[in-house]
Amino acid sequence: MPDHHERPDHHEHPDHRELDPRKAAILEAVVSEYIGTAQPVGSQHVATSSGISVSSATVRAEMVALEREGYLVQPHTSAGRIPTDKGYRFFVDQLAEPGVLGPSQRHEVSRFFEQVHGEMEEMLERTSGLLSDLTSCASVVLPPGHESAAVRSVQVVGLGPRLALVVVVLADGAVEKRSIELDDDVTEVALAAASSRLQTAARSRPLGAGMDPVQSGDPSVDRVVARALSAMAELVSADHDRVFVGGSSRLADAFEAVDTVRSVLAILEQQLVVVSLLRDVLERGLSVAIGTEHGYESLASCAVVVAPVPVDGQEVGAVGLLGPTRMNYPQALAAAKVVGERLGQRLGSGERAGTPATQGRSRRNAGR
Amino acid sequence: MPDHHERPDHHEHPDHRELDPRKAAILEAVVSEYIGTAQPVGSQHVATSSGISVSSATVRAEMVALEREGYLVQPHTSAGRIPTDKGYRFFVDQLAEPGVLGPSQRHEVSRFFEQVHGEMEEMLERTSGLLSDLTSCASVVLPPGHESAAVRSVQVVGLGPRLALVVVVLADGAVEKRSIELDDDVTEVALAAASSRLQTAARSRPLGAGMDPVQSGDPSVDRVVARALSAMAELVSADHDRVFVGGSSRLADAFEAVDTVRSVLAILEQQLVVVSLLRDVLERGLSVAIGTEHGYESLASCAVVVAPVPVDGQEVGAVGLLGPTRMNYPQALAAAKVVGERLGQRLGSGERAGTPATQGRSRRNAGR
DNA sequence: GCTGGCACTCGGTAAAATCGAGTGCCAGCA
DNA sequence: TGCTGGCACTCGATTTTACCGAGTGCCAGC
Repeated sequence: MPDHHERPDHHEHPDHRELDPRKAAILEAVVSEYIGTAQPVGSQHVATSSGISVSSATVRAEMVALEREGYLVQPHTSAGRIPTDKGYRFFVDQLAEPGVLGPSQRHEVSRFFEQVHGEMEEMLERTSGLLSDLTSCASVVLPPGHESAAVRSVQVVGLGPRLALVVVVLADGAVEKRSIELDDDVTEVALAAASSRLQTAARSRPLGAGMDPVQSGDPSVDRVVARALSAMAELVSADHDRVFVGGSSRLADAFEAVDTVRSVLAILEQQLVVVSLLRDVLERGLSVAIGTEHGYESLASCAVVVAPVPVDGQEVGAVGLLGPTRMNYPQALAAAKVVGERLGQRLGSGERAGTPATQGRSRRNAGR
Repeated sequence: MPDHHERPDHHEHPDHRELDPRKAAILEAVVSEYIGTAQPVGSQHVATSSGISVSSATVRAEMVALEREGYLVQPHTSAGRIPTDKGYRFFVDQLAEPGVLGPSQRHEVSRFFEQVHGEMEEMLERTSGLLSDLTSCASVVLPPGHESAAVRSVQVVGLGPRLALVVVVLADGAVEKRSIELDDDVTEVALAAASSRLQTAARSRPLGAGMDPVQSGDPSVDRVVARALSAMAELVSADHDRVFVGGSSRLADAFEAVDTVRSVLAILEQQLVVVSLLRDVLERGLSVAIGTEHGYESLASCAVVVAPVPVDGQEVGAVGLLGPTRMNYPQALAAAKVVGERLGQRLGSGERAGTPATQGRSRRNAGR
């Protein structure tokens, strides 16, 4: 609840911990208005907006204070105020009520997850489209890592005289691959032997767990197995570089400066950067990073909203939204949260279906 | 009517087949200049540009003719001329010399293809980045279809009680997958049997070829095999929906109108549209489509440059560039051509390595 | 402590003035 | 005949000026 005590609070922090209830109400009005109109908000508008019952003069006085405290700025004298990053931050933390999706949006989400089908990549791609549609922001879907997904199959397939591909199928339906080099003289038979050894060693265990296959008699087989295992180990972490970006066209009219659009698009093209951005924010326990709160210079005029994609209780993936700092935070937060959850359920159900009864246990036992 | 009676030239086509050499030179100067500056080009500039040795008054007269014939337009009276789509078309077809990459760019391409490594997806992704860097356009890489790629491995992996995944590894290192439904009671053993049957039937044959595995005794195995085969048949054509788009941020300053940027970005987000656009253009034997030459309304201010990615002589993939109609065509064409070829070689070498001697033959024999 | 009133600021818009690149046309020249 | 220099003219872009009004800070009074 934003405005809990109406009574005169004594010895409040001079800074951003607490804010005069009236100031808070004014700040909220400014932020809401500005999010809607993208125009500087004047005292008049605030005074006539609901929840405020003082005159514009009083509002002005309070606005001066809010500006001094860093919540608002004036683009120039004799203009209305617009929120600073700090202002948005306070709004998000203290003022905005949880925010719910409209019924039509809720319906859209439900219908999406009922109808969606196909391979995982397609689903994730379309999920990012859904998020963009819901929020009018660019969206990012960070697929779950594979640490805890059970291995359903491992195979080493020869591609050339010195080249082979390790193909791993996971219980959630993901297929990962990695090429390895071979010694000159590895036969198909040896590859098959290696495959079957890997298969028994890894089967039903999470990809992240260490594996320790018994030695075979054949050293060339063992060498292949070893290489394949290290390739699989790389897969655990290295697959993260695939993200699904959607709705980048929304950025075109989100910002007035073309330069901003270009630089934000440029960031979205660098998948590695996007991944670490989302992970950073999520790890710091935030669900939204405003302006410069994340370290990325060229996203200074952006806000990032993230939500985990929890699969069976673990936070393994993430969805993110990228928009201007004056985005509709309540709605974006709600959308990200809901879609993240639903996506997690969806992925989880697939996984559970993969290994009906053993799945839940296998992960717990698998702790190396 | 055009000005044929001003010149004693005998019954030339009144239209765009051939153009007075001087007119051609003027048109070329206008196009080149406009490509460089994005500003309407006046007769003065043309007159002083190399290759023209007449006065600006004469240039003006010719420009009037060129405008009447539809090669140039004036944004407004008393402004210079800018080329029409028809003007660009003539420039591309008749005027522009083949166009070569600068030595530094040539070097960049070589270094890229020496250094590039990793799985195919990553390579294609990075290739599209390379193309963008070379041309300052948005770029698209359409990976080769798999019709003619030899199958190296087929496997059916159970994911759930009624769900399995068909995983196909191809000689070029690509891995495709598709989920199929199962009857209730299919055992792991049956899946393994189906896998081995598929393996023998498909192995070393192109994915596109029909396959006709012998019946096993077990009807449930046969049912799995049949489903897997139809899934594989779908893979042949259905995988095309994955394209690699790069450099979309270049579009931000390619157009002056934000609306244009948005709508072009929106097109690029629809992978299916991009695919059919490229295929259309390529099929019509064009290497560049200017303005409205392709049917897409919202790309009317764009030009599309495509080049095939020939793998072992067949045109199986494509690379494309998307930019404003005033793009640097010679350079774009050269870049697309070179990168397409090099990419094809690269993909081909991988494939050939996969099936050293049989590859060439296996395709021919495979005609069912 | 809030409010209405007031003088003031200053960006945005509109009208007017200016500039100059570029044009079409034409008479004269090779 | 075809090219050229010259010339009057156009008209978008830029600058100038004027003006409006939303918005501000401040202050006296309730």
